[in-house]
Amino acid sequence: MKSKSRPGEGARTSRAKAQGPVTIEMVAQAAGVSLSTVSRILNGTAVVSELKRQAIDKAIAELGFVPNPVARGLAGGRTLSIGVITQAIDSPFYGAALRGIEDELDPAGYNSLFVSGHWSPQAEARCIDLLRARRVDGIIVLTGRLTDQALKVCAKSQPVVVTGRTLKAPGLFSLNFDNFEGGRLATQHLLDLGHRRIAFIAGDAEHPDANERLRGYRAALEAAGIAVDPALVVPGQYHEVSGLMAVDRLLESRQQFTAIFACNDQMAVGAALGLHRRSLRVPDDVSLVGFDDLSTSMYAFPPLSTIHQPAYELGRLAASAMLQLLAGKQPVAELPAPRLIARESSRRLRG
Amino acid sequence: MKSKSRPGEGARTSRAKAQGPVTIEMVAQAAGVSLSTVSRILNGTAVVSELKRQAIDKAIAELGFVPNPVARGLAGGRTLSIGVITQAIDSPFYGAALRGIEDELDPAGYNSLFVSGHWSPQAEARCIDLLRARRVDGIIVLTGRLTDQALKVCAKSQPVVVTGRTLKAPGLFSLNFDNFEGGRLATQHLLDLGHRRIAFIAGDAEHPDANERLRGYRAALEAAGIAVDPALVVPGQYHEVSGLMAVDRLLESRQQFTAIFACNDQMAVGAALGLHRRSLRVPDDVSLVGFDDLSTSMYAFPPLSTIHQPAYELGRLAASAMLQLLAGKQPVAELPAPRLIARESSRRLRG
DNA sequence: TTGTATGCGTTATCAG
DNA sequence: CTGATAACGCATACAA
Repeated sequence: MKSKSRPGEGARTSRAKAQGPVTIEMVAQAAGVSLSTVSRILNGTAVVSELKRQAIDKAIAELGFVPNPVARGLAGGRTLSIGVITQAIDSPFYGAALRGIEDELDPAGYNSLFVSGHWSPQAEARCIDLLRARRVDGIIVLTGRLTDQALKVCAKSQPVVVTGRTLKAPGLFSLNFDNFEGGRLATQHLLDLGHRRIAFIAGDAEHPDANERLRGYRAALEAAGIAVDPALVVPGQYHEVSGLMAVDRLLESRQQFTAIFACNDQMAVGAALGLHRRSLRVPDDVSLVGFDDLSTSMYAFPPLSTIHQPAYELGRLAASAMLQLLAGKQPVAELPAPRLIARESSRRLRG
Repeated sequence: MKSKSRPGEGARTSRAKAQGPVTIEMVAQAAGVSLSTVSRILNGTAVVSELKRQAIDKAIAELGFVPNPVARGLAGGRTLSIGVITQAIDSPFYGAALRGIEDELDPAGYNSLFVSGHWSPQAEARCIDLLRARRVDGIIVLTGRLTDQALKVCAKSQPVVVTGRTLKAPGLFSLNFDNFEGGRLATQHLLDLGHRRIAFIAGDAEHPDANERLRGYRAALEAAGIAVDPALVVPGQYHEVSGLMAVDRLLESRQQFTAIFACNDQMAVGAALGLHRRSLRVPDDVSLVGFDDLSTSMYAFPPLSTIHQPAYELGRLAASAMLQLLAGKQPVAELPAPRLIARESSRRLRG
């Protein structure tokens, strides 16, 4: 056996004879102090003499003691775990946010429990119940489908951080992105390029984010003195195929348009394929703008013009806010303003 | 207040007067039986008379009792949670696998604890320690960087399911995908289309999957009587930008080639952009084949020819195997054979 | 079949 | 400052 300790084996030295895990009691015995003294230095609950502290540290190191979070959870009520609700763990957008949450929580000693709501309020309510049963110390809801009311109720039992809406309540912190401004920005970009007939591929009507983006689209058009043509607004469901279908629908209804603003990047990519299928070139025949700036969107063809949304940052900020809440402080955090990323899928209207 | 119970509130009725959570003891008292009898029917540990069972069921429903997993974990040693190690939670490929795991585990009452190894063996070892400290009932490792030896050691403490390698040990089940055959298939496809100068964008040399695919590439070439040209094999790191850089490298070294086989879809997409930047059209000037068949690859431009890898199924199978292991059975499961998905990024060599 | 008693590993509340 | 000791909520060996 090499002298280096093997991975996955913890810090326990080879001469540790313990069968089961090392307990506080064993540490106490080895250090010649009482069990509660060990617990205290572990939690920093009280001051202990330097002498004993060293003896204990030594014993901990030698035995390779590692506290049992389960027992801790039972006795202390804190599990050092945060529940995170998202609609689908494999969402390209929220994936980055989850990574942000993980990166922020890990150094603080917290673990995250990711659960998927599957776009259903019922499933989401189940998730909440599940997380509460697991005694998580807090819950982060990434753009859930739950009502504001339900969230407020939930916040009474444990801290809640929610993204995608603005909401004030005790123990509740919300982190919203200015989707309206983003929608306006995207539309204005196309307007600036000379486009006048701009189609809009919407998101689910139940989705507040999507509606805000639509509102931004309308506002930009109206500010430019252009009437919103309802025939140019087609529904979508935030995934690629719905973008493709939206384009089909647009083309079959024989609408005239020179640009498309898709409510998210996934639909934009689907739309690009749909246009290609109909022999329409992006951006030569139709300009295209998305929303989200997924990490892959710069590799789309053509590289997608879009509104940057800081998914990773969103996760970090949400987690950071949760940590603040847990510490009894009132979080202060704000998402950066929407920013247009002009790439190659949009160009000046020729003529 | 509406009569329907609010989400996130559990089944607890409004007349429950409990402050804190309902305990087994309270249920027992309400049903006029002993605490352990309740525990027994909860776990199906023993047979109980129909009469008491009904009384207990009633009490449970009325009080809205929900077992405390934390206490359960401490007392019984089972936490009903499975640790899942992946390299990055937001990986497009493993995201689907995570969803599969979640879908399979959830109905069985298990939760998953996702942790990221960040492509580092050290970090991965930390993950293992963390999961074991959390007393997970089992660990699923999605193509980890740990040594076989470390995994075997780990399997002594709790069941382990590992993907991306073939390994036999007690309490350990492995689920491998035939990457060699996949690599061979992809290359053969290009060969069949008449290509002779086929470049290969490799994955990390440390990555067994990537090496197998390379081996498949070589085997196909050799079987066709074509010498492998080392200059046509360029390194990559499995993400988009490395695909782009690989193409740059290839072009700058003025190699002649009519097709590229990229070791995964992400690099293929990057390569497509690289080619476009150099005014080379896919597939007219260069055919392109990827590997993985990410859900987005059919929306790439042009839709990507690739080797289908069942990520979601992989997750389900891994989780299912874990459930079997937990039940004391020897899992039997095998991944489907690699399958070529021919789309529009590859075409017959003209001339 | 059912109840009693003990323990799981910690935290927290007491006295000293 | 420190050490007993009682929870924490449940599972389980043991007794009835």
